[in-house]
Amino acid sequence: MSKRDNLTKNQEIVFDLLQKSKEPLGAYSILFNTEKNGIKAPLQVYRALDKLIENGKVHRIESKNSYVACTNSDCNITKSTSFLICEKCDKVSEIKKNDLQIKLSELSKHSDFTYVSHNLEIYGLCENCAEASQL
Amino acid sequence: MSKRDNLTKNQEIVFDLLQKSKEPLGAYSILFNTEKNGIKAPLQVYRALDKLIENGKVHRIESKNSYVACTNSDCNITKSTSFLICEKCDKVSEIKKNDLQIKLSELSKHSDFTYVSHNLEIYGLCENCAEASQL
DNA sequence: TATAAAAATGTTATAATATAACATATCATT
DNA sequence: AATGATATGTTATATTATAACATTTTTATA
Repeated sequence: MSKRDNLTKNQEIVFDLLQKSKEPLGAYSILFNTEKNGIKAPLQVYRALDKLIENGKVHRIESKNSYVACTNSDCNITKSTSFLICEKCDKVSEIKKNDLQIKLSELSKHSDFTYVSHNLEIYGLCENCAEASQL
Repeated sequence: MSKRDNLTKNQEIVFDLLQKSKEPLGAYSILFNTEKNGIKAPLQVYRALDKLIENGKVHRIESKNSYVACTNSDCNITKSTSFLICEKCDKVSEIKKNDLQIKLSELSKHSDFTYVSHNLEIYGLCENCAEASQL
């Protein structure tokens, strides 16, 4: 096949860790947590992340310099991302509505701007934390 | 007055530079360009930026680790930001439509998430660059 | 299946971005 | 003028990310 669909060793180690994590992880946190798996240097992590992001399997949370495993099966076809980030517990969930891109594309057009992709980070309270703060 | 509405010396130096710049500037770029004004250390820049961001006079472009002067008179009342970022010339313009917040707040609600603020970065081509690429 | 091109890995060093800690100075009110 | 809050200056260091180069593994194909 012309494009591999399996992950390489390092990519798999990094991806597995991110999938298990409920919060986004920083690159050096990933490094420390994969040393037992043979990952020894930052570059090994960053290179794995680069490929995983390229394939849409991982996204970067820009405002946190951290990374999450993708939960959206469609991500391989878009470079756009949209997240809900809980300010209390740091949980991140991904918004899967594709019409958001259409809306933002229209919005861009109004400013004579040609939409290509976007990154949206919404901050607030997740359901659990919102409930907890009402008690 | 209980809250100062004038900028301090360092804040003014940093803000002036950002206002003159057409692209977002990184903190160290700001540092190099303000050494003639007496700014000598990263912390002086970061501290000025912190206050300017707090006041809504400057915004941080998360995906670029860089900073822009606000062009929206309403920004002092919100921590949310929305940008159009040209991938060709790096020009950044700020989206001023306030109903975007309402839309995103509704969108959040559908995911049982309590909206507080957001950061939206749309990537694409500004008017000039889009025209140029059609020739 | 030999082999050449491409992709991935290993390793050391260093660049770029950001904050900690502490001393001093200035400002804003009483 | 005294006080408390805010801003500044300075040195050191933490955190995040990439450069450069050698080696190995994978993949396609001749």
